[in-house]
Amino acid sequence: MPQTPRKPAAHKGEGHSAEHAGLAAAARARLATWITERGLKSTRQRDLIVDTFFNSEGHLSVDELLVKVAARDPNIGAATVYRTMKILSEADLASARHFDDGQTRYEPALDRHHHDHLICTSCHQIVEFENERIEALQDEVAAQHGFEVTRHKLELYGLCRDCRRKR
Amino acid sequence: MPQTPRKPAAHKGEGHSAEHAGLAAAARARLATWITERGLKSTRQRDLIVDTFFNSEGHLSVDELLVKVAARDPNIGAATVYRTMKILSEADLASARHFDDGQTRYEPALDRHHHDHLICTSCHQIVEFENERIEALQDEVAAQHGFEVTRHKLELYGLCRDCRRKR
DNA sequence: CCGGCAATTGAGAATGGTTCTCAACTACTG
DNA sequence: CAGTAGTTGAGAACCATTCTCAATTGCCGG
Repeated sequence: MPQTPRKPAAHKGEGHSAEHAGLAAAARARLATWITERGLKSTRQRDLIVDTFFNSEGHLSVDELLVKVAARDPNIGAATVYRTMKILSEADLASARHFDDGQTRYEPALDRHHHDHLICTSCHQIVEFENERIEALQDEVAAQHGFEVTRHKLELYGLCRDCRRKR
Repeated sequence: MPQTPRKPAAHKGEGHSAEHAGLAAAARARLATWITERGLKSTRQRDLIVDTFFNSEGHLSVDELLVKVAARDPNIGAATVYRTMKILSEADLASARHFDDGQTRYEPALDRHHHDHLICTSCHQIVEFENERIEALQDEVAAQHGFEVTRHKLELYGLCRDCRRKR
């Protein structure tokens, strides 16, 4: 079992494409609504974190995000990033993933389909996929056991094409 | 090979059935081989932990296991339990699972098929299942992306029959 | 535009799970 | 039976995450 308990390798992905600008704006708008609905307040820090998050891509851990955020405002503390990401995932704007590296990674969830992950155990590349036949079978299996599934997690670990070639 | 435990074991299970005695013995034997093969030593503590583990059932966290172990020998330290479980999983005698509760749970892996989990989000009951059609589809999807899968993780979270009825 | 109050923030302390350190101990080998 | 290398237990160290608390800051009513 190739379990790496130490620091995981960096996940690639920087991104500032055009689509992201819109995404970030939409997310901020939705967050604003969600926030005022429950008597919370909107703050400069929160906006900056959310904006940074939606202008990145990939599956960010909190401290990867913190680094990017700190580049824009070095005074923002880690606790605030944690708190903000928690709000974001409660608002269904981000979803938290727990891969096998011991930290929580977040990915934008705005208007996205559910999807699962293929993870290279060598280079830590993460590929997303969705397969409705698998989902259907899952519901079927669950039903056989009397369960009603609300969410699920499917992760496939292995070697990607490149890493296989290198061996 | 057709060792399919239908037991809906909540992860608190206690268990000393006859089958377990054999399991524990077999596991100890296999561990002994594995251990001497790589110049390690067999110790009283290790044996006790392994024995306790295979005489329990369900998905034990390290400190649940520690409690049981301490009942037999209060001098055994947590570190030793961690170390032993790591050895066990390296030897493929136990497999580590990371559910969403932030701790590692181990389950016996001796002569067991790979299987996945249905987890009740209300009562935390865990049901195991296997489905070769899902596995086949997984390999298919992975292949489409150039991956070769070595292991995977599939967890379905939802409400079990009982908990659904209670609502 | 102001004041008040509750939400928020940042820093550091606290937590919880897990691993590491190290001196004492012990299983095997010769 | 002694030498040596793996093992152990206790506690420190670690790491990700959460909590605490005093200071700050949105926001609402006036």
